[in-house]
Parts: sequence; C-alpha cells; structure tokens
Amino acid sequence: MTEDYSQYPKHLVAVDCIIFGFDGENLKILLVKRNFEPQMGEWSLMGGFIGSDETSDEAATRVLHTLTGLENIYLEQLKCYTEIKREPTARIMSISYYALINIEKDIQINEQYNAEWVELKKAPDLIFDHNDMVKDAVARLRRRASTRPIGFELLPEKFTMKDLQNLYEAIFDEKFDKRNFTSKVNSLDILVNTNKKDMSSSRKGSFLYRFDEKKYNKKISQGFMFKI
Amino acid sequence: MTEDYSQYPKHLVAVDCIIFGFDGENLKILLVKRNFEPQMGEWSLMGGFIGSDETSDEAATRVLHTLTGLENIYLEQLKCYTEIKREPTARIMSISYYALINIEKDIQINEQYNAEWVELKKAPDLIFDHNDMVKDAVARLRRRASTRPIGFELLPEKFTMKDLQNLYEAIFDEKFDKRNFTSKVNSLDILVNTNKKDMSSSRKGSFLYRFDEKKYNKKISQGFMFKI
DNA sequence: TCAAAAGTGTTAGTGTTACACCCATGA
DNA sequence: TCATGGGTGTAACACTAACACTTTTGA
Repeated sequence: MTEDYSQYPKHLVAVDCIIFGFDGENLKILLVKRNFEPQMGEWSLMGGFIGSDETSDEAATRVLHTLTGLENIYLEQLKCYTEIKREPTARIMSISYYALINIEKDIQINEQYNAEWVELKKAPDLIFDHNDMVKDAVARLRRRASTRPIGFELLPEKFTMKDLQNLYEAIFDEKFDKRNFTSKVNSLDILVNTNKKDMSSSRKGSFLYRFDEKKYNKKISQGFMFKI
Repeated sequence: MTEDYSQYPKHLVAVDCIIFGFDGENLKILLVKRNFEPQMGEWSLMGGFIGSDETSDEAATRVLHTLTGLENIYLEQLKCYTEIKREPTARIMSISYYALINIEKDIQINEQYNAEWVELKKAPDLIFDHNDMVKDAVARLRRRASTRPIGFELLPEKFTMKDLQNLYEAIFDEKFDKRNFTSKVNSLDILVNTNKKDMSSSRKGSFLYRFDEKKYNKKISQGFMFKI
C-alpha cells in the first residue's frame, strides 16, 4: 500500500525574518510598514511565502536579499508558528528566521517596503504574532551570543574593544566591567590587534581588532569552547 | 490592495516525533517500522500530517497519543525540515518534536505501528532525514537537561539518587563523580526525600526522592536558575 | 596643562573538581 | 561476618566579580 497524499490538507507556509543590526550603541531591528492588506500601514517583520521549489532557508535568504540587496547574511531558523488564526485572513504557517547584519555595510534598502531600523527597545507593536517572534529571537540571540562568536556578524570588520563591549551590553541589556570584559575577551585569544587606531573617539585613540576566524576554527577543532 | 493567496503554493506539512525514554540504564527512543510505502519495512520516527484545523503542537500530541495512549506528554518543537527532496515521493515539510516519557508508565503501545524502544546508541539507520532529526533532538535534550529540570519527565515519580545520576550520565554520555553529583543536586534544593527506601538494589536500600515542582517554581520566580 | 577616553592587575569569594572511607543490611 | 551498594566531607584549584589609577594626546 502506498500513501495517498491527496487526502491530506496542504498549507500556505511563509517565512518571517527578525533582522538584527547594531549601530555602535543600540541593537536595532529592521521593520517594514505594510503597504498591502491585511493590516496595511502597520509595522511587521519582513516575510514572504515559501515557493514550491525552494527550501525555507532559501526563501528567507531571498526575502532578505530582496529587502537589503545583501548576500551571505548570517541566518538561523528559529521556530515554526502554526496557530490556526495567527493571521486573520487565511491559515498561514510561518517559520521565523533571525538574521544578523552589519548595519554599516552599504545596504540598499528596497524603497518599496517602507523599511526602517528601529531600536529594539523602542520597537512599535507588530501585527499578528510578530511580537512573539521578536521576543523568541532576542532570547535565541542572547543564548547564541554567549556560546558562539556571532557578535562579529553585527560589527564592521575592524572594531574597538569598546564597540565589542557596547554590542554585548546591548544584546544582554546589562553593563559589564571594562577590565573584566577585556581580559575575558583577550583570554579567548580569537581576536587580532590590527595595530591601527580609531582616533575618532578619543585623543589617545583605541586599538582596532579583527575577529580571527581561522584561529577560532582551529581552536574549536581542538576542543575550545567559546563562552562569554 | 489585498493579498491574493491563491497565487502561492501550498505544502504538505507533517510532524515527526523523537520520543525519548529511560529504562534506568540507557536512553532509548521509540521507533516504528513502516508498514506502508515508501520505504516499507524500514525504521522511522513516528509522524503524521498536520490537519487543516490543528496546530503543529496539536498534531504532535495527537500522533503521540495515537502511538502510546498517553496524554500530557512533555513535548517541545525542534525544527522545521524543508529540503525539497527530503522524501522521495512528494515535497513534504516536517516539523520535528521531541517528547520525554516515563518508560515505566504502563504505555499501551498501539500494535498497529510495530513500535519498539531501541537504545539511542544502537539505533538503526532511519529513513529520510530522520537520523538528522534524532541528532538535533539529542543536542537539544542535552542543552535543556542542563538548564531545566526536564530529566524528571523521564523518571518515575520516586527515584533514587543513583537513578538520577544514571539518567544524566545517559543523557550526556559521560560519567560523573557520585559525591559531586549528589551534593550538586542537593544544593539545588528542589528534591524531597520521601524517607522511603528502594530495597531492590542493595541490602542497605537507597532513599527515594521526588521532584518538588512547587518549590522549584517558587525558586524560579525568585530568580533561581537550574544548572547541572 | 588639562580634559577625555584608553588601558591595565590584584584580591576575595565562589564554584568546581578530585578523591576514599564508613555505614547498614540481608544472606 | 562478610559482601554489596549507599552515603558522606575536605582540600586544591579555577573562575568570577569587584574595584581605581596611570597613560596618551589634541586642544
């Protein structure tokens, strides 16, 4: 006996992206103002339906590319939301993805979507269950940030210790001690000092560092665990 | 302008369950031998399609109930697998769930599915991407077990320290020091000694403990963090 | 010479790991 | 009385958290 699939219902399945960015001070998310019904004019996450010949990862990548023009974005699947009435007009499942992008890269935000970077803490109410999605994404981001070096996805290639600390403080919404933070990071031994200085923030200038991915991967393969 | 959903493709969406159990010694998973095509006769996870009027959580609960007769099973969504060719006969997305059940509860395993408990370490090759699902589920179980008191879902209501240690050793596939384990667990202060003894394992007998969920919840609300 | 941010060590406390002997009991 | 598993404490070590002063430099 072969399974007869025609007896089973089919579903609309979308992806929604929680796009994180960091401006040196605050953690932000990229939101779009809907220019179509339902809920036209309200804020939401950027999303799109999954096509019949693409995976959800591909759909999320496509959606991000459409909005930002960027490729090779850090992307991770979060969760599938399947409440029947999560959207009022039809039963649509949605797989949420969170993305980390370097806000300084010259992004060509597609005008057509009315997209805007908003501070995470000041984000407006979103439609449907998108507020939940953001909450879940922040929780995941915190967990990941403490066990994987994903923070660097949010920073420019070269950054100061202060930038890095600001980032972690923004992610965890918590202040850290400068000396403890620096020595913790240094003890990980996965940054290289470029010996260049950023002179914009002080007279003395502060050293610019780079994440050494090769070294990190080598250490990982030797049993090293990132932990911050 | 209102969205016209008819232009978007619909998809078959299933759930697949990684069902963990513990027999006092080994971590096991409940597998079924397929009695339908494709891949009839091969081992797979228990699964089922999501209906049009049920959420994925409900579908997973239904699938588990159908197989085991149990209700109120600990269940957590894991991940949505969407590779186009993950099943050979049709494009089917699948949301994986992992479940924890107390193997000693008198489960009425539904005969019709040829289900069997197999040791995790000795599990046979599974169809499709079910091996990946199991791998992901084990990773999640380890993470959860170290930060949430979910281990108790796998044990009978009363258990000895040894049982608990055996369980954690099985989950993490690692031996722990008996004294350190006991004092760690005791320091959490979320177990109660029932002052009854299990006399089956030794002449002296060993105390039976119970997880004090109320106390745990109270401690959690006061900022306590489970960590093992 | 001063204002402003960068850079840098030490100490106390807490948690983690390693380790071995006595206890209670039924046979 | 002995064989078996149950139960228990301590010391070294590693990690974490708290804390303040000196350096550099452009204005």
